[in-house]
Amino acid sequence: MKTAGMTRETVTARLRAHGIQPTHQRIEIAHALFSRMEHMSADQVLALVNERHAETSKATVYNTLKLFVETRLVREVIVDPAKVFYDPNTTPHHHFFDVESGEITDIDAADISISGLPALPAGKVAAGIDLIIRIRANA
Amino acid sequence: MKTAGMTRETVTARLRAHGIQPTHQRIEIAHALFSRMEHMSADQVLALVNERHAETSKATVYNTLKLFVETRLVREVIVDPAKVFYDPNTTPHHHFFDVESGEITDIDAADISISGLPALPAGKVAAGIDLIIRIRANA
DNA sequence: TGCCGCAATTAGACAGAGTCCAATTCTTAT
DNA sequence: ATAAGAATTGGACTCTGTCTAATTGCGGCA
Repeated sequence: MKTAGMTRETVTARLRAHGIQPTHQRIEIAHALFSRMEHMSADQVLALVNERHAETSKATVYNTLKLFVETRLVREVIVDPAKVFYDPNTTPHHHFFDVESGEITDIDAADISISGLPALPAGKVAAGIDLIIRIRANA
Repeated sequence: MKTAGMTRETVTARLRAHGIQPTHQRIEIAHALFSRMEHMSADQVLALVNERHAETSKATVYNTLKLFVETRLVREVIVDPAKVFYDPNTTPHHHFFDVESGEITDIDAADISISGLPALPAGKVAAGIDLIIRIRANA
């Protein structure tokens, strides 16, 4: 995942590759995420895309993030009871979550193995496996 | 964890054992959780304790659940982006979460082993390890 | 028992995240 | 250029959870 050369053109191609009509707003939202490669809340995305001049509404940010999640362009991260974070990193990985600062850090899933999982309930398939290590300052 | 004989007296003793002043409202809230041994949202707790006659306010339910979490009488379960669930089972375990129905099911942690975890960031301690298997209907 | 002081509870206002809707504006294909 | 469908929008709305200031209740003690 090269993040430095993440131009608007690269982002546009990526949207197309996921079958997403690349509109102005979607390009800006994707660019905000992929040029930084950081976990961001909807609010942070909204603030970022409107930094220079307002051009994207709250509704569109929410619509678009939902679309991105559905098309697996980004991943939802549910660790903070107050809000959802969006993660431009879609490779298998887990998270540290600092319960005091709210900071989220990636843990590569390649290094980790989880064994002894029970069978899924009948008729169900796994939609995702989330491992969250909640951490706080050693006091 | 015997759940059948979970009388208000048993619950009261349990509150005392955790250093919690057993008031009316706290007993009712704890009873709602421990007599059912189910994951419940604050809203569900509020509805349950006021089923017969209203006697507990929303503020008290939130205050009390927070207190219970701090004293480790119950556990918070953060899997649903919309709300927090409270889990009367404090033994080490993980969760299935049905993303379609919202249903939460326990997975005993005794059977599971997780290896390859990286070192915690310097100066941090683990406050909890949550493993969530998100499932949905096989279609 | 009666009183004091602190702990607990409360109603209701408030805050923040996220959804919804009907109206408008873009895009794209023709 | 135009029509049809897709995308965007402001703003009202819902829901979860927090806060505050006032009230109520309770335990300890004389």
